[in-house]
Amino acid sequence: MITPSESAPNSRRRSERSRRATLAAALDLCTENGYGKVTIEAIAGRAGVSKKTIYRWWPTKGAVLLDAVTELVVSDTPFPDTGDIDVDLCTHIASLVHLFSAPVAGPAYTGILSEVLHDERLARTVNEQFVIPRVALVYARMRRAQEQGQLPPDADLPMAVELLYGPLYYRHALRRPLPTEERVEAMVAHVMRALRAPASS
Amino acid sequence: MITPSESAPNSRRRSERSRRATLAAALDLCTENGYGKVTIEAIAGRAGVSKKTIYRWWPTKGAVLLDAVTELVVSDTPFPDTGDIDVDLCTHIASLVHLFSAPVAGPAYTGILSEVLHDERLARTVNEQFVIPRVALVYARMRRAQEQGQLPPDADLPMAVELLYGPLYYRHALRRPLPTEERVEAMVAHVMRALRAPASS
Amino acid sequence: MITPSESAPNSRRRSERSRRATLAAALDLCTENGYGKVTIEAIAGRAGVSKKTIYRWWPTKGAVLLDAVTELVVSDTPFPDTGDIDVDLCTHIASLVHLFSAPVAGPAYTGILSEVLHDERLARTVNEQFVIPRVALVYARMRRAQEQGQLPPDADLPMAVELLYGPLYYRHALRRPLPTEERVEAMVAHVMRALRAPASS
Amino acid sequence: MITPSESAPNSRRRSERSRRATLAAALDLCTENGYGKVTIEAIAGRAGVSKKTIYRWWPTKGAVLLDAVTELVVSDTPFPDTGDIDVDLCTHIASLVHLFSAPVAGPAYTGILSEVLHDERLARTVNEQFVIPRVALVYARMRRAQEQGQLPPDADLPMAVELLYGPLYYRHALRRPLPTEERVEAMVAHVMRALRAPASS
DNA sequence: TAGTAATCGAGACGGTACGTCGGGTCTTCGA
DNA sequence: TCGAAGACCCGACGTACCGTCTCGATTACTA
Repeated sequence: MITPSESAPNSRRRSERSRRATLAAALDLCTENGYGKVTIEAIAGRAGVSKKTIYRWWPTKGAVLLDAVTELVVSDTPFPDTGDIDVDLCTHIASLVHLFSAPVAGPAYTGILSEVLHDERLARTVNEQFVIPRVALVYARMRRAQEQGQLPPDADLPMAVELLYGPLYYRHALRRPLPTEERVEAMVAHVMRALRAPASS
Repeated sequence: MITPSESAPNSRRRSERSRRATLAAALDLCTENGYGKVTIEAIAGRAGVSKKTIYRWWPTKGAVLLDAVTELVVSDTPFPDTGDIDVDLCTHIASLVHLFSAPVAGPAYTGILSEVLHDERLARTVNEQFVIPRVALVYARMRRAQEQGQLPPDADLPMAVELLYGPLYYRHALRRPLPTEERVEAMVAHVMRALRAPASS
Repeated sequence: MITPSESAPNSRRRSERSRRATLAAALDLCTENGYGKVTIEAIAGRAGVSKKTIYRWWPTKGAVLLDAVTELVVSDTPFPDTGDIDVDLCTHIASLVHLFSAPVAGPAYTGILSEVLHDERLARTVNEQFVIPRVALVYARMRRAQEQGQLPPDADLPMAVELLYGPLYYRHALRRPLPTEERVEAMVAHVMRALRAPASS
Repeated sequence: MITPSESAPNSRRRSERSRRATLAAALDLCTENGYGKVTIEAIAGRAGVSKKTIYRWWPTKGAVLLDAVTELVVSDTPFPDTGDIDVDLCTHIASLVHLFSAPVAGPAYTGILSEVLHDERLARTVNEQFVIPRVALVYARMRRAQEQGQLPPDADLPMAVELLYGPLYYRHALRRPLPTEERVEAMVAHVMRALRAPASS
């Protein structure tokens, strides 16, 4: 979780009601009017919460939205294990596509990613809170596949992960249409093929 | 080029001096204080140019910076053709890494990408002016390699391009360290291996 | 007039419309809801003027109200000269009583005086812009009376002025009922008697 | 004493420690940083006392300060009786000058007077607790002088009091330098001269 | 070679949101 | 069970930029 830099407020006294209202308001505003209209002021107004309270618990509106999205998506991607690594990776990647294009989480995450580019702290939090856990699941699944002989023991797993996630962020960053399900399948197939192919030259 | 929406002031009366000063100021500000401190007001002040003048010729600070970056990077990536497609792709990708990490163009492009996420128009321009031309070069080079038999005739070239560009944008978007030269080579090798491997299942 | 401390804005470009609207709004608010509800924010809202514009031309709300009051009272106290100094002084003092108890200028001036107690700058301005000119008129009138033999040539005029103004500010400061017309006459008579009496012991 | 409006917590269980700490903190803050920095929050922080506790016993920071000042000045002006009314009045007025210019009580009383202008209740308390008692002493002393034939039997004593106190509040209200000892003497002499002079016209 | 019409600098303007501060109320927790 | 600690809602603060809008004062094309 993100906490502001100043002397920590006592979080046991935190009002759960305010917290929920804030996150909900942020998400609502983002969905209705787009990330640009998400404003600490607007969130406060909508949530019936004071600005001070928001600033007490989050450093930026990006952080608020990140928490909101996290809450939203929390454990909604239990990594599957059907026994077929290719299928499972497809499922996982598709869930990321889904995140980007979801009507409520999508715009929010897009806004967060925009802010990440000039907010070091938020970047760190996004990674720790969001990306790394997901990636860890992928690794775990891949390693299991390796043990079962579905992947060669010397396969460059980190490389695979980057090649799988990369195109999604690439398309998203440049506002290109996200890959369809078929395209995702092809991508995964492509990457896995390389993983399994013998190193050539 | 980006032009504002209002009735075009389109004229040759434009002051070249103002144009240059504006672009330079924008770039300087971005380099010195980061994209966050790039502001129409600040640009105007630094450039000794009226805000109105800026708004007359650009719709957004993102547009200003994009022009500045374009001017900076113009034709600095003549796509090489050494005869070895793998080597050439490495060179090309490395040049993109270089762009991201260049002390002046890097922060500027980062800022632009941040704005692209909530500025449809800017997104279009970035693609048309920046990305598509580069990608076109890659395609052209790849097709030539195909003709020369370095790549199988049924290779999925668009897939390859995305797999090559993707990880860079992925890392950049999440503020992770950009790949080293060796890593780039490995990436290219990986992607090409898949391209050349026979479709399995 | 009061001007803010920062680099002076070009006052030739000042919008007369904004100036008038601001002063009127300030006065209105003060009359309607009392000085406590006079707020830069409220003034701006009521006047249809941006806060920045107010801050550009005045340093505090006290300064705004002072200008408003000044404008209101400007030359509304042309010092009379009936030939009888006692009568003229009564008239003048009565006009000050009137100022304090006027429905619109009264609350405003009260608020200003409250702020004067912790705002050195405003204090200076109030004196220069308001008090000193009035006092100067009294002096001038008294000196004329002196020349005409209505007052002894060695009369302590500054003393007289303080004794005349003093009780008004005393009563006002402590929220006591302001002197009636008769009381003012008695006061003036009292002070003048001393002025004319031969120094005793 | 001032008590808050809500249902009196009236109890002997009041913590004397908190009371003293609050008053001391208020006075200290006022002395060190001026009345403007005296804040319930600041007092609470400095005194190690809860805001709630302050609100329980005082309605306003002005009330706190008034109590503090009262405690400070309590019976520090035992009205003298040297037998010479002029001298005694000088001494008394001088003590008021002293109050205004005292390093700790001065700023505090100034702050209180500032608040009196928009706080009816505080005004009443200041008068009852502070001004009226002092004025009563002056009256008493003057009446004694009258009986002893030092003042004419028909002298307008209330007038005299106002003329004596007035200039001090006048100067204080407008932030002008307070009268020196000599000036005070002259003032008293002036007022007494009128008191003793036969009514003229 | 003057007019004349646009751009230019400067910066004031109405706005919106910022992040902070203090007011006064209410809750929690430790002694 | 009281009071310190302090979280809460609220509203105002003074600042920063936004994008629009006059202003003269240069330009640089037209007539």
